[in-house]
Amino acid sequence: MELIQTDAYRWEIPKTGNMNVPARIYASDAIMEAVKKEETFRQLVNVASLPGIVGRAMAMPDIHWGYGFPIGGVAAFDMDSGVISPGGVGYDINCGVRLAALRLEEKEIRPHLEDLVVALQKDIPSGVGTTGMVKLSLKDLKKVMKQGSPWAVSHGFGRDTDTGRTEEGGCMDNADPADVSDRAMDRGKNQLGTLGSGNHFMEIGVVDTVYDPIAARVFGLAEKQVTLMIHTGSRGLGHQICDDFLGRMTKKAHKTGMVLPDRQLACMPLRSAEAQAYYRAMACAANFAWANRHILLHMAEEVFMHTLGISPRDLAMRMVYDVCHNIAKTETHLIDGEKRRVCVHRKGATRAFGPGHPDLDPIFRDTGQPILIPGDMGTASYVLAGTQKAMEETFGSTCHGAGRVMSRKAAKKAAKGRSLQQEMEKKGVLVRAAGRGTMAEEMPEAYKDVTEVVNVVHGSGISKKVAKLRPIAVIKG
DNA sequence: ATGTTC
Repeated sequence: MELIQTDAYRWEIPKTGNMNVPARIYASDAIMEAVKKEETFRQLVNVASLPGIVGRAMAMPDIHWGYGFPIGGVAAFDMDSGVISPGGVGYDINCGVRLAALRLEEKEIRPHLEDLVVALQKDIPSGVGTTGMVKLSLKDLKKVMKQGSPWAVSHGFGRDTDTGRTEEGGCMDNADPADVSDRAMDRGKNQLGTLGSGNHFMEIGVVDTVYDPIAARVFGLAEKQVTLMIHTGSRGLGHQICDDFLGRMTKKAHKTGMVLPDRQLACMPLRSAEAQAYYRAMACAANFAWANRHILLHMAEEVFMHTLGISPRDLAMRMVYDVCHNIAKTETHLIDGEKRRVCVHRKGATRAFGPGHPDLDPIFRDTGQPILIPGDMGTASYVLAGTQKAMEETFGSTCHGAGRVMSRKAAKKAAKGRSLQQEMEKKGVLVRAAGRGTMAEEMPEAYKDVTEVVNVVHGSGISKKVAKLRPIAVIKG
């Protein structure tokens, strides 16, 4: 397959064979060396060959192999001729990141850090299959799926000001629990307020560097300040919804006459009843995930208050933002000078709407939206801002993290005989993990350098660096 | 990612 470097950060795969559009990868030379794999790029080319795809199939610098679509992939589809694909969203629907900032500085919490981590691990249910404090009746679960974060606010979690600092206000329209299977609801009903496993975590960090003081101020970030980052999604509920619709679409897709290059790309025309049912069910999982992160932040705030023995006023925990990085959304974009409604799939990719976008809260009018990029557990996380360039080039999208370079299996092998916990503590990061294998699977060397990834999206102009966060403590699932 | 092979 032909790969043409067009500038320092952009690589094109020209339209050939069954491709309906060309493909583009955002990468530096070093990132290209790390991500260049025939099977991953084949996945991107497969996406470019799906019906009704608009513009380009795109991969962010954190691209790696995924189910059907690559992770780090962005693709937009025409509402009339295009498709929606559960594999283009991912198993963890609305996997995302929430960031809050405290009034405290590192020196004020260092003496209590061990106590904080122990308390967080005790009070925040984490690991596979765990259930939470919030047990929902079927009726209430349906309300959560319909209302998202606002449900959590109305039930005493967090503050209503938080929803303006959440993508979509923490609630996607069109969610309809009637499209969610009983099995999915059964899996989700006791999982609100749980962290999950794998790369999901809660991280205490410190604002290490501010690159853009004006945007940082609008986002509520200042140097030395302590931050809390939460990375999790829709748990078993979203997983089951993905599974249900992959099965349903796999059965039905061949009846449409579509020829798919990979069965994992199971999809249906956006106009079909099946596609619209998936969209409504996906929105339910997305809303559940926003309520989940909302409740988790509230629980963490309580842990901080109890452990440090201070009032909410002195803790002054405030939301920075909450982003979603596994989703498909109907959005309006300017394409070849024409405003069009398209269905944008972001799989391991983050929305990056620029200044003045009407969907953003007015507080972000001049800065563009905050973008939260978690790194691996030992390195750094970044806060970026959306740009006009992203609106023009990537349907308002950017990367979502460091991106794996090692498979989970390879990471476990490389970790044999090492104490990762001690290695992390030497770096000044206190880590506690619920699962035995998680530390190995998630070790820093299993990921690309997040700084390299962020430099690509900054250098290419599809995002702008605002601040760098240094982790000091992490709890993992 | 995931009641990690209903």
